[in-house]
Amino acid sequence: MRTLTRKGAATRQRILEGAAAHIREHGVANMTLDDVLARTATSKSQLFHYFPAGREELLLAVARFEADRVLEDQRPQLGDLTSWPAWQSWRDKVVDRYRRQGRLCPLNSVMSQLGSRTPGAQAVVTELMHRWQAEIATGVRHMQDAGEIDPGLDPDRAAAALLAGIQGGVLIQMSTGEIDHLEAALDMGIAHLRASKLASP
Amino acid sequence: MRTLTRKGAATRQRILEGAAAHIREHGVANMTLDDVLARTATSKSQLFHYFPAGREELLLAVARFEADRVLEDQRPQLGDLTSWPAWQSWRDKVVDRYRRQGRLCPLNSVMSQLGSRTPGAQAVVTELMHRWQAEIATGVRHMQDAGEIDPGLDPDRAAAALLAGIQGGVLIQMSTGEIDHLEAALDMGIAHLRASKLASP
DNA sequence: GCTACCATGGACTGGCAAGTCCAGTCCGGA
DNA sequence: TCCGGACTGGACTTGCCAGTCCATGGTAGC
Repeated sequence: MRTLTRKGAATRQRILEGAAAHIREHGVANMTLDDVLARTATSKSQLFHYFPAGREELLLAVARFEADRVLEDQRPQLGDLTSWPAWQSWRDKVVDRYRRQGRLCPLNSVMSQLGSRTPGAQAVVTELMHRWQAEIATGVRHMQDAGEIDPGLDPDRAAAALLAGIQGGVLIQMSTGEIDHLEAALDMGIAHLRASKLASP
Repeated sequence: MRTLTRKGAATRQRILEGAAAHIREHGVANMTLDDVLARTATSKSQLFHYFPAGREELLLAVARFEADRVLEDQRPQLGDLTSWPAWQSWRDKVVDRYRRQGRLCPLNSVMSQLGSRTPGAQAVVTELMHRWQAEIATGVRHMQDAGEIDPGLDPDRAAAALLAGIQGGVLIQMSTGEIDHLEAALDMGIAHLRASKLASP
């Protein structure tokens, strides 16, 4: 796969997106390679041509693909947490994204299938979490500079807590179908940041 | 399976715990029925005798088993959130439990394997979440009665947020190995409850 | 101690799905 | 135009693993 013609790259992409779509609809456990082939009008030799290590490599590629989407879907709000209304609008976007996504989280399901034996899969998620947390922390620092958040607060730790709340809220939504926890976690996290200013000066 | 002799019940239990242990060590995807049989010194006919619907029924039983453990492992602290030191001690117990458990969460992996197509599996998790949240909410109410938390705060919503933080913290620990997020989420949640009193009276 | 039913061992089957192979086609550069 | 390598189709192999079956051994109640 050293050189890819345009046509080859397109085929590879079609397989990748087909697999991602199938997983989003049916979950990873219900995905066979043949499903992907049927959906993308490709053949087994093509799949193994572009993903020589087979299923596992394909799944890893899907994980990367979905991980990228996660942050992209929060743009531009995530990169612009510079006022309380901006935070609120980001909060709404996150809730909306996951409400829409429904009960199947491709990333989570791919992860639990690849499991901990695949170092690559862990790296993908770890990097996603770090990037996400870093962006939130940047937002916290902005607000500290603007005097809207207690400067004594550790931005990374606050971002970590907020991120955990989001992840948990999404996870609970996935298993129970209720979105309340995600909303509560975000609201409480943001409220805590806002309240910190009142308590400190 | 209407009547079970003592011996039969013991065998059933051995199979159940063996499966749970194997899943905790290797994950659900790497569990075959034969693995369980080998580990528990039983035979296939026994497994299907006690779990007629086979793998799926066994997995569901494991899910129930693990769901019960989750709350039991937090006793007695979870049922006694009546002072700030008690909250702290509960917080420590939760962190410790998941630090010990390491990177494989049996419940999460069983869930993502059974997926959303099994209503039973969802019911197990949903009930666990509700019970967990209810116990935290009871703790919040205690503290409100004691005048330690703003009475205007909605206990259920606060509990939901805290629970989301825990779930997310655990999830992140599972994928990245870092326990910081869980700690940060718990600490922030509790700090928020404590701070509410100062802001209100 | 007899009898009905529970408990057990382990061989067997059937199907599914990952991965292999080879024959053939298309494309791009010289 | 021609050649090498990328691309494609699909049949085939292989191994695994859930689930079935039946014969036999144990046990509890009468």
